[in-house]
Amino acid sequence: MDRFNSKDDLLNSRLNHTFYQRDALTIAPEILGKTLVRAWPDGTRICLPISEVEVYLGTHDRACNASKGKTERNQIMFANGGVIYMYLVYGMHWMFNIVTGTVDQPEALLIRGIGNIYGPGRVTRHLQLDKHFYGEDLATSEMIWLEEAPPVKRYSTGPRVGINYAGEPWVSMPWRYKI
DNA sequence: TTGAAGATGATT
DNA sequence: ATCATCTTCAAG
Repeated sequence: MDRFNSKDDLLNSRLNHTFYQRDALTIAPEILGKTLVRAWPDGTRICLPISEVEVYLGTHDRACNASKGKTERNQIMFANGGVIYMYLVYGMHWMFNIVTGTVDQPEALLIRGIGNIYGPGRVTRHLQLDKHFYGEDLATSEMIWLEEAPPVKRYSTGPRVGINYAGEPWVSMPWRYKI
């Protein structure tokens, strides 16, 4: 029973650290279709499949927020996988990222779509996610986690959105995964 | 202390 | 094509 993290997981199959602490490019196609669960204290829940993600891969990836080294804002990306990295863009949109890999391997998956809600800013607004979720652990949290689901058979890949400033080859890497 | 840029979304 | 809106970080 040591693969379970809490009593929640006796009924459901919450993904644990072993899922997250791998290479982001390996996880990306696997995480599509997995059930994202957002729970509130009053019992309200939103359960939707992850439908679109983007990979941000380490300090050499010029589009990655960790490309210029560790800062106060991005430091959680350098932690072990399974925690949440939240940050604000354009002064108004919160981005929901899942940190992957192991310590000092700053990778993350940007959640761009859940169900038929597409757009990273729309996702966080719908799920009511903001800076308070910075560092939240998906393996143990009572507010948000992922559950196992059948693998997605068909998905498409393409270049990431909004990173033209990163230049080649990063603008062209097909690191956007969509059902 | 300041300012420029930004993993966006809604509207024109 | 433009604007709304503000944090972060590096430069001065």
